[in-house]
Amino acid sequence: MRKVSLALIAEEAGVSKTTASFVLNGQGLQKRISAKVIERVEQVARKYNYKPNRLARSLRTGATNFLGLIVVDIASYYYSRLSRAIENSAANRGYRVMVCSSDEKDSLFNEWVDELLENKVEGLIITPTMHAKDKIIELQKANYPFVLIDRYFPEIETDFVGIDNFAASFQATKAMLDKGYRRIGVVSFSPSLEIFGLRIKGYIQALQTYQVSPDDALIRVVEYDNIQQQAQNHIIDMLQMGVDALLFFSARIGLAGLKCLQEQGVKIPEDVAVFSFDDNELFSLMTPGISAIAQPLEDIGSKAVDLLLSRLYNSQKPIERITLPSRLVVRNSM
Amino acid sequence: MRKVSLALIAEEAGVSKTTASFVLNGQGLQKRISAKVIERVEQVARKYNYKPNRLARSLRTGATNFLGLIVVDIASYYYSRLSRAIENSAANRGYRVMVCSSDEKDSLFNEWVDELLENKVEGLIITPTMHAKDKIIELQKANYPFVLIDRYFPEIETDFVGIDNFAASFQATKAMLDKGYRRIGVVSFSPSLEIFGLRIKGYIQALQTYQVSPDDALIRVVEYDNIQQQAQNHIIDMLQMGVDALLFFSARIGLAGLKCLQEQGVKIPEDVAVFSFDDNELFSLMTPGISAIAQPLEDIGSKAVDLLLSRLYNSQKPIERITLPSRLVVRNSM
DNA sequence: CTGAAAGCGCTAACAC
DNA sequence: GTGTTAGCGCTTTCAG
Repeated sequence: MRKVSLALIAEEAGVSKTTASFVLNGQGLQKRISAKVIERVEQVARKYNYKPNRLARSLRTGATNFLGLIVVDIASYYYSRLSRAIENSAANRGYRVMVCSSDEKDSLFNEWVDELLENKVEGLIITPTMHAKDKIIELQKANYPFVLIDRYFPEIETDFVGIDNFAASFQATKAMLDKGYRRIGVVSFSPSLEIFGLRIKGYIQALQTYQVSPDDALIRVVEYDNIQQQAQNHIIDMLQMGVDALLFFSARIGLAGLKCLQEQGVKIPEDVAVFSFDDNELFSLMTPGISAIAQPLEDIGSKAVDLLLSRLYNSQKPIERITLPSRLVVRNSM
Repeated sequence: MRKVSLALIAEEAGVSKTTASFVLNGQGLQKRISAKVIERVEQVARKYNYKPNRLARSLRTGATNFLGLIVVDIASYYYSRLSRAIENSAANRGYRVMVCSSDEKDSLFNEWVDELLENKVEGLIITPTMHAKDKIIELQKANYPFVLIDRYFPEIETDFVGIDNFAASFQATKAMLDKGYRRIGVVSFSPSLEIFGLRIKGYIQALQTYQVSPDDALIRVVEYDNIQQQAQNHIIDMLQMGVDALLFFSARIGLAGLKCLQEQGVKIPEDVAVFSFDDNELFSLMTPGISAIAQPLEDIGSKAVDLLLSRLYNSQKPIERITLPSRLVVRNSM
């Protein structure tokens, strides 16, 4: 059976490929093609259930209508929702999204960037990994359109959408201080990723507002590929140092922390209060409910798409760093 | 600046496109191209950081190395993990995956199928929606390679990977009966989706093993676009009818159910025991821990990819319906 | 060992 | 109003 193609439709309708193409792309009237011809072409197309071959079209036009998205892990609560938000926004603007998970690995990150470029996505929405800076600079030099989300590098000027991490951390810490907690331990990822540095700064600033002098021993750092074990060690350690509250700087860390506290038989909030970045639907169902910093995922997603598309249409427009407000969800864990 | 293409590389290296193509596809030795030429071509390619244009390649070869995946909602715990498993398996086999969310809507489902076909994915892994049967049959008639996961239609012979829903439901119900619960309420999606029918049958069968006669009033059905409200109504209703246990047939229903129970101030498991399909990492952290049926997501994903690829290589091979064992995770909610 | 040339399916400038 | 034609960038047959 012969493959259905524009040529086939045109032939069968007794017109040229041009005419068929115009009709099927809705330019029939504009190109003043006769109603009769339009009708005939459409009928044949329907008969064969003709769908244009996007590969061919994209190769010809140079437009794929695809965007690339790199997140840390599409299987995580935070990033899966963010992806969905981005996909929805993109779909509303006529774009589809190819999603990749970096697993926080620089090498994987770099590979995905290349892979997405090879697939001719028209722009990139990126959650950079720790040492992704070089690759980002490369993109920038090539004048390739992209937007960073969630994280950025202060040294390079790039479009960005995320929350005000300093403020979020400040507020969460302050909320705990307000409640009387004074020895607040932190579990973070490496501050060499700016946003974690900012969260630490927000935490310290809040302490200082309350005349509490920050204690380096209460700021712990874990690595992404061994969160559970490291978080556990640090938490047990800090418990022995008499912390009365814990602030977790990501959902994955929070999860590890909660598991550890459960295993240790530590009572929340009696023995130690808990606050975590990144809210989870199930946090409200836990006993006690876990307090969290909720990020406006929908907004981040739609703003990121807006920003990327406007950059796509105008590569000369000024850089924007958009910070959206996060929301403190205080529950009974403190 | 001239665009980097094979032609450019070939020109610069002083060879034809053919030779350059052979070299860059690693067929240099096989085609007995001289070491000198190979070196020269590779050097030029490196210099320009040449990456072949996949659109052009795919258009020419007819192979995109993309698979399509349709799930219900990529932002949900269950499907985001399943997607990740599928992406990983596919990547290991040299394929990338385009993922779409149907939101349980037949119309969206149909659109995504068309869209994925237009994008020339080489095969489809599908979680069908309730009335997706016609579209599936269409694919089958066109001899298009696909595999259903999670759900299937008993009337049509298709490749499938999922769990034994009857057994899973039977076991969960039996576990509750073993503990002494006798009035067990069920909240399900419509049994017109076979897997939910099977879950109901498994439940009934377990009851009968214990000489408990099934009560239709204890089998409630909710619709996907209004789970929270409907689940709540049904649960309140069943509580008044004196149920001593609740079995939720999906994670989303379980979530709605738990919320409702919390709002009603119902104590688990004292007032009512709880069991849910689809385990969640956070279930173990809740008080009490929520008992659940854990599906082998990794296995489902890798089997689905295996099955699809083998179908792709041999369209004539016999249909397979693979059911993998699920795991009962009993916690304190019963 | 290497090159010429056809063609995947589509779009669009240009011609009539 | 409609058709001719030249590519988009790549692979691959066939010729030498």
